[in-house]
Amino acid sequence: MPAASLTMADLASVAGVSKITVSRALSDSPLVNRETRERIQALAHELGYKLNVSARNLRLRRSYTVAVIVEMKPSHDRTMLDPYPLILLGGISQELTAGGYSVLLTTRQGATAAAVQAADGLILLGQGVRQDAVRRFDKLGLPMVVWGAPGERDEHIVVGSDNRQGGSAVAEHFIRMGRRNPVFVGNPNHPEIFERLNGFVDALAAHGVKPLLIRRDEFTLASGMDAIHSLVEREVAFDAVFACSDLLAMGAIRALGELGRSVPDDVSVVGYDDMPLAASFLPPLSSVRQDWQEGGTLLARKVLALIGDEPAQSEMLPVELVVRAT
Amino acid sequence: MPAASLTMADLASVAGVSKITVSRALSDSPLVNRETRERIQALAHELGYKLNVSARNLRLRRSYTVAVIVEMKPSHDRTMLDPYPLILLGGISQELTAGGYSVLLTTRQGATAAAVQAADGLILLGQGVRQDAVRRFDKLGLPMVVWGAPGERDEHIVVGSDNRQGGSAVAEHFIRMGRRNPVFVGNPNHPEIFERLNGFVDALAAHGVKPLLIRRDEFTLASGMDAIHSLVEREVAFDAVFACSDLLAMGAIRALGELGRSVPDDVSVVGYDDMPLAASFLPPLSSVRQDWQEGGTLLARKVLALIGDEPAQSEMLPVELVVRAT
DNA sequence: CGATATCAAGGTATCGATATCATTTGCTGC
DNA sequence: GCAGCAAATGATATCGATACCTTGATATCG
Repeated sequence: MPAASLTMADLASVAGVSKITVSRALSDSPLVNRETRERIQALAHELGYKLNVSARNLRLRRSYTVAVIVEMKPSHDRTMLDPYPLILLGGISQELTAGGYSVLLTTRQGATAAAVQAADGLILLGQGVRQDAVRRFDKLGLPMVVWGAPGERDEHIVVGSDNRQGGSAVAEHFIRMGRRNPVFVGNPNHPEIFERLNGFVDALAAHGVKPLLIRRDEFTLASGMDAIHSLVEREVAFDAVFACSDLLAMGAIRALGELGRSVPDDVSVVGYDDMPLAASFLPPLSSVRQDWQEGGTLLARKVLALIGDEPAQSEMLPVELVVRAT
Repeated sequence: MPAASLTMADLASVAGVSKITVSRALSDSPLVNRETRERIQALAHELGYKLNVSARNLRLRRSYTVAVIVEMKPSHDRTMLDPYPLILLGGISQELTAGGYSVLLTTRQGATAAAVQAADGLILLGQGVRQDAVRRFDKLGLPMVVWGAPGERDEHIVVGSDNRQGGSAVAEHFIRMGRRNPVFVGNPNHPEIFERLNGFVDALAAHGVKPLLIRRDEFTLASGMDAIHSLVEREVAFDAVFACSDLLAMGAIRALGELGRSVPDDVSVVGYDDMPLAASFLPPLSSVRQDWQEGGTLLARKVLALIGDEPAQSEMLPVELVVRAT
């Protein structure tokens, strides 16, 4: 067991220099002789010296911490229950750590904790429908980056994948397949999904096609089946379905199968997120893929930029329509 | 915009008391008059005073931080890619925050950062196959709790769901269904899965049944299908499959269907994790469910206990076999 | 009624690192 | 040979909160 805690003063007396020199040596300051610096660094390593982060942060009036606030409540808003957000977190964590920052993870409920208030920056994930919550954090006056869809007049920076482009890509795909009666399934209250819908509608309009909107709040397979059933009950004619989650799409495909409609011959279906299961689904599901890892990296880079008083702006990441059998 | 930063000294001079009294008042110390205390608290709130966490931590020689180290690399070890670990994180975060601690999230790679070393405790998630990594953290000498399966002679505390019980529950289920030739599909290198296998084998042995082990490293649908194909190719007789993930189980069921074998008439299949899709799969999949939220809560409670020098010991959470159609 | 306990509050030192300004030493150039 | 300068290092103050010890005022007891 190493000594309880070794301070710079201890190191200094061992090395026969002053503690300020130790401080400079350990932070690679050019103000100390190279020889001295290397000697002290070696000594520190050998003795297992560990910087006292609190002391440094107190002195520098920084916390070198970015709070990541996620929505964890398993609600109908599925976003944060997917595998993907964890990848998002991974990207964030990697980038921030590389920049010497730590990731403080909290839920919205826990965000009043002192440590969060002391963060140098804020990243908000999965706040989706709760724009009010976002505004509340805006007031903290901290550098803040939000994952999602860009709002009208946000004070903060938004990073997200290009939902509008995703929607229009699917629209183009449907047009190319000769579909004239597409349906959109999802919950447009969610800003990201609203964007998908917009992209979808606009791109279709360019071809004189107007889609039908079937609102579904849950992102489950059952909900997808239900959507198809309600369409059929209402005797609506449709030949393409754009579901805003893969699970919804799978549900739709199953319901169509049960009703004797062939996918993709009678109806085309496209999902969203391209979850691992999508490729091995039967039939293999076409879906829109987002690069979550890259999204996380970008989120982190933007906060770091803001913290460093560098300019930064909202950015949407391109998405990719993966066309498979449906 | 409130003043850049308000210190206790500022508050003290406004309130006409000394800063130590302010400190006491804000921490609800009984050493100050109730009236004074309330007056100061109200003032602090009104002026938007925020505690300087670094200063407190420096003085108290604590960080009030628990580092959570997760395995994020999207590898064949699926564990951390599931929705579930995020729920685990949710449980941890909630409990730690309630106890006045913050959650510092890092990957294994980033765990050398100063802030991690300064944590008061450590929680390791998804380290599964990498026991060496676990030992490395053991050396830090910090209170540490690991999610997973209990090892032979661990120095640290392990919290996990009772994989052994999960395995034996499935075994009992198969026996009850009159199955005599069960197969286990999964990767027993992973300690948690090894436990499932053990429970499965032991419980079957009590009935004179010996299962076959089909080793599969990937937890994908394709891998599940592949497992069945290889069984059939080798002309092995089997009437039950225990797959250690739902995706593997779904793959198995599909392959069986393609080969004209009926589930559950010819072959029973049970998966693991009870993912949301399991219930709406066709046929509805039987699966073993773990309570991740509770697991997170428990992990957090154990670290807090250790940090507070209270006794704590490893604990396995009960799992539940959800019997559906398969 | 004096002595002691109890309560409320303050003075000062301290946690460990770093910024600022000062100092020492060695060297260049005229 | 000495002003002048750069390089290397040090002394001291400081960041903001809390622990320890004291002090003064009031209650309680024999």
